[in-house]
Amino acid sequence: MSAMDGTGATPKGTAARPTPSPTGTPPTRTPAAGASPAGTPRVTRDAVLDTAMRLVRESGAQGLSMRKLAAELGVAVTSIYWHVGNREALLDELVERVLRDMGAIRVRGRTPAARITSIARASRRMILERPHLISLVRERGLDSLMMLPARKALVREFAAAGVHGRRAALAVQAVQYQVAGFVLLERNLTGEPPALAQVQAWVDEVSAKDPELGRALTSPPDADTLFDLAVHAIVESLLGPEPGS
Amino acid sequence: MSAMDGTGATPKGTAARPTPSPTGTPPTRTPAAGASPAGTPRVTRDAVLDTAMRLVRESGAQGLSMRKLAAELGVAVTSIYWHVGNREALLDELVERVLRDMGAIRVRGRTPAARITSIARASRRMILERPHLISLVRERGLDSLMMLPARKALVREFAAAGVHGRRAALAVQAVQYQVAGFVLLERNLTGEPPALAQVQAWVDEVSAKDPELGRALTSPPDADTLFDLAVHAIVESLLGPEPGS
DNA sequence: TGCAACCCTGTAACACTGTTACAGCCAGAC
DNA sequence: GTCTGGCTGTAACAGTGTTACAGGGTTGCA
Repeated sequence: MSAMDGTGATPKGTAARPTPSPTGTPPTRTPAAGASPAGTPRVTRDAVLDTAMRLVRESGAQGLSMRKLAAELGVAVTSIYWHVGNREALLDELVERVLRDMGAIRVRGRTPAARITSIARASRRMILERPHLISLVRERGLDSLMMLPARKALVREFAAAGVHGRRAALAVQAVQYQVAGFVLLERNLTGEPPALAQVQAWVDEVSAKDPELGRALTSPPDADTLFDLAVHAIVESLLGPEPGS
Repeated sequence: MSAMDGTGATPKGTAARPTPSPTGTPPTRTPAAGASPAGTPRVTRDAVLDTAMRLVRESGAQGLSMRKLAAELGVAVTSIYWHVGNREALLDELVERVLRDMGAIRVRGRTPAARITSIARASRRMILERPHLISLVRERGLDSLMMLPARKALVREFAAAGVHGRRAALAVQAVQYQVAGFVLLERNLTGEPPALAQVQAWVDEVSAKDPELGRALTSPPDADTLFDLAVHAIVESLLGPEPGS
């Protein structure tokens, strides 16, 4: 429901649709690079994407507005729309870029458990190193894409460990859910306000009985330890004996 | 930076600040209920909150706009602002409401492991039954609040299981992270587009070697099974022997 | 040379968003 | 009566995504 519905009745060109590439097919056309093949283009699709990526890095996907982007490039908004078609399409393209940039995951360790754990750890690190990726996938609802690199490695490792078929899918998904869910939450918990009054009251009550517990509950948890604990438990369980029944 | 900075120079009243209750103190003032103590109020703070809650239930926190809310109540926007002060304050109030509505968690089972697992399950169910809660906490960045009911139950159960101090905090947090992260991800994965072309290509490649795995990877995973698997593994690990040093 | 086609850009607008300065109504208090 | 405070409305500011439309510049073709 965009760009294609020309409401008919366009005088000149029948239906001059923007969006040169509706996401997916960057053809040989490439309006870029080559100096100026036609009407002296002031910006390039790549330039738009580069600048957009910078803005996202600086202030998150939410901080990216088409007008700001245009202003940054010294161009009118319509140019942006001509090159990338859409804000959603723009964000999708950025997601794909970051994904390409991430590449594969290095697997370490000798035992299957160690190797799989290393994948989970590396995957989390990769995502955390790209905070803008999280903000991108969350705004576009493409959360599953940020698990892609690890997915490939996990499938390979579980197969090598002798896990196949449905059980392998379950195992891969279990580890993936752990990583993605953990990272998603972890990113959201940083910089949260000190919570409500009723929460504080309860913490005080706990502290009266077990001061060490109270202190540990209020102070920010050690994400690394929590992550390792959970991953280790899950991997052990997955590689262990087949569950009864 | 709102409502208080009157830019000085207000002719009549020195600084007529709105926001009757800056979140936290709903005093005896209660401009509500009592028929009409003053100038026939057309709406009530509670009425505003009720309608806002309904709109959030219908179309998520993102779908709640101050103008829509005002229109729904047949009032001008300024009335909304007078009653609740702010959009953020409004959402915070709604979060608190839902939290109150959730109440405590019923713990079942006899063994510590069973009881703790039941808390995790019940917590997840409680949150999933209130999709609007997730949309609310996510927009306000108050993710930790949605874990509050389970937190209290977990502290109690781990204490009963003989886990205290720092180790108890770690255990509680581990389970909480599992629940919250899982639910957060689970909510986000529903209704995702069929992913990109490169993803499909990879899936095809996998299917060639292990058709059953390929099929299971594309079809939506069984969230219940995944959740139980992870929680079970984590709880077993937590209640097991103290990790070596 | 003229001319048409195409690429790309700019102007200006629509419909929305959160928020606020300001004026005003109305009931009760004095 | 006047005054005060609770509550509401009008209209505006600044910002958002998006698009209809006009136009300029370069290319290819007759």
